[in-house]
Amino acid sequence: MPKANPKRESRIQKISRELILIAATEVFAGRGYRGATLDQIAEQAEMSKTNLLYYYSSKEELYLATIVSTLDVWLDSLERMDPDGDPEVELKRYISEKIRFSLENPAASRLFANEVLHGAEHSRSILTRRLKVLMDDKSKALRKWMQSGKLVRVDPHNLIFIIFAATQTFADFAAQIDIVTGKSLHDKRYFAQVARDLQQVILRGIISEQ
Amino acid sequence: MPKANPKRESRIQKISRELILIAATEVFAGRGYRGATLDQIAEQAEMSKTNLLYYYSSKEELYLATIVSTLDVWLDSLERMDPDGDPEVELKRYISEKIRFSLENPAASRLFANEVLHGAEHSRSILTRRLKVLMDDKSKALRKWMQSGKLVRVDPHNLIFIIFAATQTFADFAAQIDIVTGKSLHDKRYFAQVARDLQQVILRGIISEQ
Amino acid sequence: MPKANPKRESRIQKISRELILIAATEVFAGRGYRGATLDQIAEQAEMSKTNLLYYYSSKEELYLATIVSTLDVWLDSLERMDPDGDPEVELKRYISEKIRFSLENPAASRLFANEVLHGAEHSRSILTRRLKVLMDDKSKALRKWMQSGKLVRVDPHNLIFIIFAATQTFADFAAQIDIVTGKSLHDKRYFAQVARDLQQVILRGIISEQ
Amino acid sequence: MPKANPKRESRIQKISRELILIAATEVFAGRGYRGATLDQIAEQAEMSKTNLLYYYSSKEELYLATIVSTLDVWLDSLERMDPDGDPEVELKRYISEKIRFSLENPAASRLFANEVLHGAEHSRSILTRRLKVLMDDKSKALRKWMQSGKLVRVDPHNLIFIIFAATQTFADFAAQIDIVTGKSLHDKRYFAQVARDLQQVILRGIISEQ
DNA sequence: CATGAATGAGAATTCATTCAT
DNA sequence: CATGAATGAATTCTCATTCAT
Repeated sequence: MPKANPKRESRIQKISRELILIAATEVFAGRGYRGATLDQIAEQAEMSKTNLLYYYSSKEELYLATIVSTLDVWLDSLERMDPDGDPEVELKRYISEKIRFSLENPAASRLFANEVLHGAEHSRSILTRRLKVLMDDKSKALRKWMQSGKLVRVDPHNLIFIIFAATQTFADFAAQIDIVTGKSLHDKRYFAQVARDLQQVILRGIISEQ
Repeated sequence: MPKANPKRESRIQKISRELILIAATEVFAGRGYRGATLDQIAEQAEMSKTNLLYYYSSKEELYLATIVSTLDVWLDSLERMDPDGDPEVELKRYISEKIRFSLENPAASRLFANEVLHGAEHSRSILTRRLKVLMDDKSKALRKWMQSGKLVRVDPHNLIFIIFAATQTFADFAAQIDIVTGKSLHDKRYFAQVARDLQQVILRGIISEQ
Repeated sequence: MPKANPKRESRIQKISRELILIAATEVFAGRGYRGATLDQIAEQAEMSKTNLLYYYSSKEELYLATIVSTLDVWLDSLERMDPDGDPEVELKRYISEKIRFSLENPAASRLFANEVLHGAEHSRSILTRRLKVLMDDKSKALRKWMQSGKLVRVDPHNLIFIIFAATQTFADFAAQIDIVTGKSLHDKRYFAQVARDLQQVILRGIISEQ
Repeated sequence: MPKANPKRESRIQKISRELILIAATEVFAGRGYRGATLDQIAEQAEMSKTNLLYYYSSKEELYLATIVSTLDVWLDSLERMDPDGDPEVELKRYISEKIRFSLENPAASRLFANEVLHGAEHSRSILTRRLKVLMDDKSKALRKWMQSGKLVRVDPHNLIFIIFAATQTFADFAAQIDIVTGKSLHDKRYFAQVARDLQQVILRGIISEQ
């Protein structure tokens, strides 16, 4: 039972678990928890289903592992927002990183969208521990900026949600964009345009002119 | 097969189909296509599963019917944006209607979020026909406003996506909001606050000051 | 869901459930809970496994149903022991009925032997309700006979256990008997011999001579 | 393959095989052949499953080994019944030893009960060789005692079965006893009471008064 | 000797769907 | 219209066993 002592994973274990995780993230992201099957994940990971279950002993456990393993990188860009920096600079960078992340890790991004869309039943406790804490923390930075007159006064949590939403939309709902515009974020020009538009609208919307 | 001549549905048929649709929308929205079962929908509709299948002869067909039936109302608020009106007024109203709609029809709202998130495989052609056409149309209005200097110049499609995203977030990802803020849009005060914040940020972001 | 209203079973339901129960009793008796498979039971019942699960929605539920349905007949012979009758007559009849029952319902008999042997984890509560109550009741009869000097003084519960054991042995452990003696209880002569020996030993053992 | 030359087992091999056997007896006894898993046995033996399979190359082989290894001790008390002794003394001792054995080796006791209950498919040939031979032998002693008028005339095999049954009941069906009486044979007082009752009933039942 | 890694053959369920009435 | 009965195709998970080291 490899889980017995997770600190002491052998090299091959680490690799296998990593491979599985990547495959699982992709499949779960693409079809949701219920829609994904272990068969698909095993195939994606080029591994027998039984072997997969040797590493993660249930679908649920594997799913949670994907959530946990992506949560960090997902939150990373927000995490790096510096409360002591200039809001315009910080927010510009955050938006740009966030949208870049969504583009580079579409699976991770969708994984969360799907999970949260369905009520976060699987990951509520994890999200409370990580997401809530981080957002509460960053809210303070935003509030400080608001108090010093650099940002328009809105609910800081709401502001983060709005940025979340606006940035993720382009990655998570790519199908919609493809249908409507025929374009894909993989088109570098379009990507740049989107980033610019997003930054412009959001920053204009919240930065106070003196 | 009742579908043979949909014009000639009896009264009871119409009612049954309607009941099923409502139930299906809710269940599909809550658990996704794969996650939903006909049993659940039948129970929600207070009807035997067999009977349900009498009206909609497959899960797929029923699912598509929910998409079609909700698409109209979902697009309605956008549809009513008047190209000849004042952009500030029109957009303010649009945002407020959109968020109100998401609140009042959370199921419909999530149904689409889920469908599009998963690539719109079931509904691509429908969306192309309806969503694309409408967005292309409204884009013209936006572009006109931009050209007359009333709105900042951004890609009009992107602008609509941003508004979509920002408004829907609060309905579709309610779980996230609940986790982070402990609040729900059903709390009227919070709802008003969200609407205000959204309007402020977006309108500030796109309305040009002369 | 046929279980919804068990009182209102249709004719075909009753038959199916009965057929399944018979098949299940046999298979469970022969191979134990874990050893039995739904496939085997379904085959025995000449029914698809899925259909079987339509009537009993899990293996556990089916197993409990077999326990419940056989418990009555299993306890019947003891139940009919008359506290006001003559102990010799009553016990003689009880022993003879018990062994006959074991012969005629070997599956039911073994079902219990197996269940109890493995700690009655599935049926503890049922047994408590039925078996305990009955044995407590009959113990009173035995005690009365003991007090009136008609029976030797032993613990009444123990006495019932001894009779249980002695009678069941010949049905439940038929394999042993077959191996050692080459005989089967289906051989009428042997059956009669066993019944006689049992009655003689037990009755001699407990009836007081004045 | 260590089995190749069982005489040439190293010390550590002997110990491992013994440990496995003890663990296996317990687990097989508690859950039956199908119900037991090699994982459980390996854990009980504090050994990896792979290593366990190094010593016993299949579940079946291990199971048979437990049967063989317990058969001796199980038959021991009967074996020691002396045909030249006094029947009352010999039988009294036998009963007392048998019930004590069942108490002290409940696993071994149940192992057989379970095996025989399920038709002794795994061990038929072994039982024939050992059990049958011994019982045939001891039957002669009993018959001799009957012919000399010291014992009631019943079928000697049946008599042994009855004693088997009556004594084992209290160990094998402990769950039943617990349910009905709330007592356990581990309670020394209760144990003594059971032994006394058993001896009294059986001996009264078969010893002839001159 | 000992263990970790891998696998195929089940096993219990679930679920959309069809059949008969 | 409506329902109960029946089923086959998944799907998750278990377990004995083999392979490699």
